[in-house]
Amino acid sequence: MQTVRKDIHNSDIPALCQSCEARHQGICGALTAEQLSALAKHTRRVKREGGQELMADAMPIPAYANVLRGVVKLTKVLEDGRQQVVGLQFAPDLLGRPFASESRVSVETASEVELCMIPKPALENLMRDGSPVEHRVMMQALRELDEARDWMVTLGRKTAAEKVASFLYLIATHIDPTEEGALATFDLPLSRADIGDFLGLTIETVSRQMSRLKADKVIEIVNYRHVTIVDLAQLRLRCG
Amino acid sequence: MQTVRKDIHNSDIPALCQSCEARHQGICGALTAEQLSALAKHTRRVKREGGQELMADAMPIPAYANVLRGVVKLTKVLEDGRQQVVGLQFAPDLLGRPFASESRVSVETASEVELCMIPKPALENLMRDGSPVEHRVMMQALRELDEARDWMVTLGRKTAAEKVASFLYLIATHIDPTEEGALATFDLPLSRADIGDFLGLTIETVSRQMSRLKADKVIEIVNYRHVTIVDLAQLRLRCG
DNA sequence: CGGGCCATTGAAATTATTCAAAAACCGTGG
DNA sequence: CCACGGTTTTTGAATAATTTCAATGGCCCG
Repeated sequence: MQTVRKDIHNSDIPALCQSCEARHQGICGALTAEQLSALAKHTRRVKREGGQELMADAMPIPAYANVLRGVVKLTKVLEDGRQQVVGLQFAPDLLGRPFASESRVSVETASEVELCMIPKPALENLMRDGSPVEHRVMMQALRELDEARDWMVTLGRKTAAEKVASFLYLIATHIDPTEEGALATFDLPLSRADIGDFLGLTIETVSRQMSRLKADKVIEIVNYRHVTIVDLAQLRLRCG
Repeated sequence: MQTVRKDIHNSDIPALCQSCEARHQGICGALTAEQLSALAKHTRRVKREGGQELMADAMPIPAYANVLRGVVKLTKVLEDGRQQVVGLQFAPDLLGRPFASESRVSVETASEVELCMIPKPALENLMRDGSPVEHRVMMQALRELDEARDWMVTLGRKTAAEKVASFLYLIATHIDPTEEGALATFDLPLSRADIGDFLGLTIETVSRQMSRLKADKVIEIVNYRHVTIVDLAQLRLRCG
């Protein structure tokens, strides 16, 4: 439905993509100072809570967006409602299928997210003249393709136990790489239902496997959402 | 191991990528006449039988190649030998991961194929100056990403029966689109083992589901490899 | 015609799902 | 701070789906 919300007005100030620029990653890293400040005139920094749909499958993309913070999930559904999460996006990923009139997935915030919204024409103009931006976009597409294929192995060939371990390992290594060496502790960006949809499992199977990892002292489940990895090497081992 | 084989010498004549050029698809369609004839000096048209490894996972890419005919499979393996086919490539796809020092998948011929081999520097020079070739490569990457995500739904959320139907439907709509309307009849480019590895199923389950489709008169199994689609609409229905 | 290789079929075992209930968490309001 | 209701998660038992193990059958090629 994409109605304009209060939080958009709250952050209606042109903003550079600090986070991605700083890391020299993402789209903004490919821009000159002038291009960057020109782009900044069109971008809007917005915050969204979890569970908001940003783009719908088979519908036009309202705008591109850079993930600055938080996790965004890409999903597809079968006619009868079965759902599959086909990707997770972290900072500084670009949201929105380039060079297509419609999105090929549904894009939803998984956790609270900060985005740098980029109007369609703004980004498409930047990509037109064979600019480095196009190259950046391609590099992301190639990386996502590698990740999708890695995940196909998980979906097709791993057991439920290995799938859950793989998911926790993925999150542990992508979210908040706080202190080096310290045992990772974090909020899961997905509900059990979403984890199931990511792994091709039911909620119950996910829950059982998490309980087993807890019983085996590989992880601690602080509460439903918050998890601590007690033994990362063991978790890695259990990824198959 | 990539040893030079007899069939390379047999076709040691510079050749344009007729097939992909004709369809205005693939890489060559983005080239000017001069670029095309310059490239032709470096390309080699080669034929390979099924079951040959073209590139190995985690190894440098010997050269890029355009698929002119036949089917190539991309696979990944777990340490314990479990295998997953993560993609199939048809004409006029480009083989070889751009902008990476190593392949991220193992690339093997599934059927007899014809390839247009493009030396690494030849293609990389064409991509350097923000040329349309880079754009073509990106478009293929984006398309493959869409396909990978479609397949993730199949792997994660479909039943064995739906998976096998989906595979047959995929092949029927990609291979040899002979006469319009005519019931598709073709050689499967994959063995039962490969189909299993593509679908995340065992050989036996694939076989059972194929037998069921045959019993239900959706397909005819002429022999192990040759299949006729009797009722494409019904097959489509069974894809889930 | 026989051997080798795939593929099919059957029965038992395993894994994951489904259905059902209990427990833990979360936010709210007293 | 605690109780309450709604929601999510966990746990258990029965069921269904797929795999595994084992044997048979069919095709191809000499």
